[in-house]
Amino acid sequence: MLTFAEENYLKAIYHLSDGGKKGVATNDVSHAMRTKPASVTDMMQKLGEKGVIEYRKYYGVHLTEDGRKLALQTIRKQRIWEVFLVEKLKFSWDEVHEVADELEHVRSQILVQRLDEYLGYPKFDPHGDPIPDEFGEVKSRPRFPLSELEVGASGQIVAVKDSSAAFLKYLDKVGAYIGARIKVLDKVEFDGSVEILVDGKKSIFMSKDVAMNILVMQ
Amino acid sequence: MLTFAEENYLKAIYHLSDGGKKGVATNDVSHAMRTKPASVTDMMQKLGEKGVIEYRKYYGVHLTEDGRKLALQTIRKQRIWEVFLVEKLKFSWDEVHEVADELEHVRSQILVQRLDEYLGYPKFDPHGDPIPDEFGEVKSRPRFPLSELEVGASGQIVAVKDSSAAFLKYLDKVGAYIGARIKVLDKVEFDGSVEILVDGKKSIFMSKDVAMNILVMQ
DNA sequence: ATTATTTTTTAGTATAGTCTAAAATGGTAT
DNA sequence: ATACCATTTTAGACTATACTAAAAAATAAT
Ligand SMILES: [Mn+2]
Ligand SMILES: [Mn+2]
Ligand SMILES: [Mn+2]
Ligand SMILES: [Mn+2]
Repeated sequence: MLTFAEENYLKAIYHLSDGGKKGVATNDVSHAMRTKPASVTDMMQKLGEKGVIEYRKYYGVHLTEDGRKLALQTIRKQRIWEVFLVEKLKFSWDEVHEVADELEHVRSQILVQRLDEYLGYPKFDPHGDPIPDEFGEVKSRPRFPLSELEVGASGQIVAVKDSSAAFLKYLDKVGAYIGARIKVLDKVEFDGSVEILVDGKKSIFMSKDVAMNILVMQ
Repeated sequence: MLTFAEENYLKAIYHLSDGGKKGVATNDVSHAMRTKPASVTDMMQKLGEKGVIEYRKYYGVHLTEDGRKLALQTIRKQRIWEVFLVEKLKFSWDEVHEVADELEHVRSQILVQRLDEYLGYPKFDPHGDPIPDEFGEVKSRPRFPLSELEVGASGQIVAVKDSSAAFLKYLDKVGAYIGARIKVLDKVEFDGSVEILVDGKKSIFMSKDVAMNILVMQ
């Protein structure tokens, strides 16, 4: 059984390791968790003991298969709660993070099952991220940053990479949303900024920084 | 800001003090919280420092007005979550306690507000207990144990005093439920057991122990 | 190849919550 | 009035999590 803190660390490691593939540095976990590196080292050693990560002194950590599954179970809960908050309680997609970050730790299998059922077994959360199944499997659809689309190319917004309130509020303001059909009208070579057409009617201009954080599929 | 543990203690003290009226003994809190008396004393001192209870060494504790309100805020959240679990997620009334006991600690005013709205501002939880308003006010309807009804008297089941799974499952089995109209058909002087008629059709026989834990109004 | 810098780990401290064992207190019974 | 007993509190220890400051290791710069 993992504690709240352990679950949070595991989630952070999962995200930083790109789904368990890459190794993760102490400093990066420290940054993500907003704790000091010394605290991270402590926790890494404990998680190592528990067998959910492989910890090699001075060389960062890797998730074990067990660790990956546990991380995904928490992520599953987080995303299901996010769907609930947006679909049922009318939260906006920029308000759900904090709350879901607490709700995800509520321990009850039956609760997640019933909630999932109640929501109609959603496949994606409000930010377009896939909801893992109860066995820790994620089937992610191919997606890439909008910044990589060529001029003239079309696609559909399927997710956001950054889900900070600031970024999401900006997207709301300019009218970009998950599911929108888009086409790249122009691209400035100098700074990578782009102009896109949304749903065949509205044209939006955005910096490369923004375009990199919008994920599309074709 | 209170911790999870502090909220749980405060709730226990509230219940044991009959809504803040009576003083509460260390041993009773210890029993209710399933912690040792020494741990309770520690916590009482801390809660005393924080001004939510009045702690007099060796003489038990009283809730302050602040403490009472804080306890009621947690109780409000617990009961709203219980309604959600039963009404929306099809939990049975004997399954909600554990889960609501965790959910009640999620910190977000907006969450409780929206949930309350989503549920249509319920006034009572699945066990018939009143849901305090956001300012810590409870308006409880007059109610008393079924065991006190005279033979021939009628009433309506409005709440249960014991909400353990064992007791609630038993009530399900015999067909007693919140809202049922009842009439006392017979009462055995010797042991206080009673026979009641439910909704004018089904007759149930129950021990005094059971009858004392069913609350009715007339 | 040394030296300097960055990253990571260790050592020691703090708070929250719990425990056991022992001491203190208040109330009860003689 | 004193002795006894149940209750409560203190003292000391433990786990979890975080911190600061200092040491150690890895990496980068000369
Ligand atoms: Mn979290
Ligand atoms: Mn999300
Ligand atoms: Mn609780
Ligand atoms: Mn209840």
